[in-house]
Amino acid sequence: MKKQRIMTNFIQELQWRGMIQDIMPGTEEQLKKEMTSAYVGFDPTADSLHIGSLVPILLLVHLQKAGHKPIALVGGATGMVGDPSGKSEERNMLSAEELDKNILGVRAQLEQFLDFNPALPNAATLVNNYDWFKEISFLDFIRDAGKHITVNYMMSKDSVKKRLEGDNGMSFTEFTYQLVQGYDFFWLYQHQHCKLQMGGSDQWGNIVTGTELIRRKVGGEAFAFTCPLIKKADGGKFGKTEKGNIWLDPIKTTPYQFYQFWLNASDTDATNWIKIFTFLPQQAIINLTTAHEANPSERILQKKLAAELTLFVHGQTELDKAIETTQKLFSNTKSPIESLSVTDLESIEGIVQSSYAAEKIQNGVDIISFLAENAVFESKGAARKMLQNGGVSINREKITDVQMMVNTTHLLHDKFILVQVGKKNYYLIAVM
RNA sequence: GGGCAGUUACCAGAGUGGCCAAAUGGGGCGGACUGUAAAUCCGCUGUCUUCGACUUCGGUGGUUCGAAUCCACCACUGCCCA
Repeated sequence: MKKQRIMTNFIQELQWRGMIQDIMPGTEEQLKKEMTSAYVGFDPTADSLHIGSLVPILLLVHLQKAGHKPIALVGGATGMVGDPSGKSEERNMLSAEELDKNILGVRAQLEQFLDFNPALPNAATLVNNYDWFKEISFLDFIRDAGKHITVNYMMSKDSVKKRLEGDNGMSFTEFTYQLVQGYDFFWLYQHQHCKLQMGGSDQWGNIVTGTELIRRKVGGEAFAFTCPLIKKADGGKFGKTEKGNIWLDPIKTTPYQFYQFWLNASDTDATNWIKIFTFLPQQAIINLTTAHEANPSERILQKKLAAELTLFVHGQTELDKAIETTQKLFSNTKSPIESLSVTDLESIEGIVQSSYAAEKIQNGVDIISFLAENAVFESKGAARKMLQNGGVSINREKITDVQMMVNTTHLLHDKFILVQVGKKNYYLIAVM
């Protein structure tokens, strides 16, 4: 009885969180009726997932929490084709080796978010669609899948229409994508009793092709819903910074940088994102939002959002370190840099660190060379420009003099120099 | 196979013989104001060690003192006709 109650809440839960865009009629009833297997596909376009994949992951986690069975699909086959959805141009194909590497990386990450314990009735599973596609010949495929879907139907999809209207055309390969993905759903329906597919709203067309294939081929009934694509309130791309994507891989994006990304969310974004990206209950979120509005400069929402997510992705230890680093660098930004102790500086985690030869400092180095040689900037020209724009600080003091010499008087505790580009980009240089 | 249009910096898009490293807008980065928000305003945005030098406008050759701009050929893309 208890289980029943939890299951009924799944769709409602996602609804108030703003995580449902389109939903097929009957989906909610199906989920109430029985434990349902549902899948989400992940593209192995890189060897790590980035935060754009976080929402689909969360869908699976919510699903499992609600007592249903999540299937994470890694697109070893679909990755070879390339999804035209949301793209205005044909995309580059990955080599087989790249794909293999990426699949391994993505797999490992997915495994940390879902419970694969086989003792559970709703244990998560992980599949790779290459495993079934490798057995299917081209002729088999066009007879077996292609026969059931008309070209007219495929052309009516937005992802295809946009490309037909655009200037860049579309290859047959990409055109076929929706059928290939649709076949995944059909295969999982047949072999794993999977009745539901979830994904981002850009996937709606592909997903519906799958349910259609299931209906026409075997008269089966399958369901689907999608979540809205995450956008920033200012219209910018979500999950991008000047340094590129925010990855889930701690090597690519350190936990500190990850934490900082969420901490820097605008007020409007934070209000939406806290619902989507955390598991906090509705009342808790209402309380936080109210508290935030009463005193926005505290940035209660951003702090909570950043903490919850860093915990979810990187764990408690890394979260603690990220908060610690943040405090060292951003609390009392007006206090003199000397207030940071040697241990403070030595234990700053997650920011860019490098070392520099002591004798150069003893002789004195001009600031431009110093910045370029420490890879703070790619070239002296770039360093000079930024400096002239007032974007460089050494030990929290803004540098205005392009001619300035860096020497031993700049050393903190005889050892460190802290360089800042802009407000938020820190470099710690150890002189030895 | 035939006809037409096009290919310019991250993107969009002007430039059609010298004043072009190339308008303008967007994006990005930095500054001011703030709260490591938002909005607004300002600066930077081909590469290199400042002056200055160097390499760019699909590719290759050519015309010219001089070409992103003119000519020839090639490649790619879109649209239309068969």
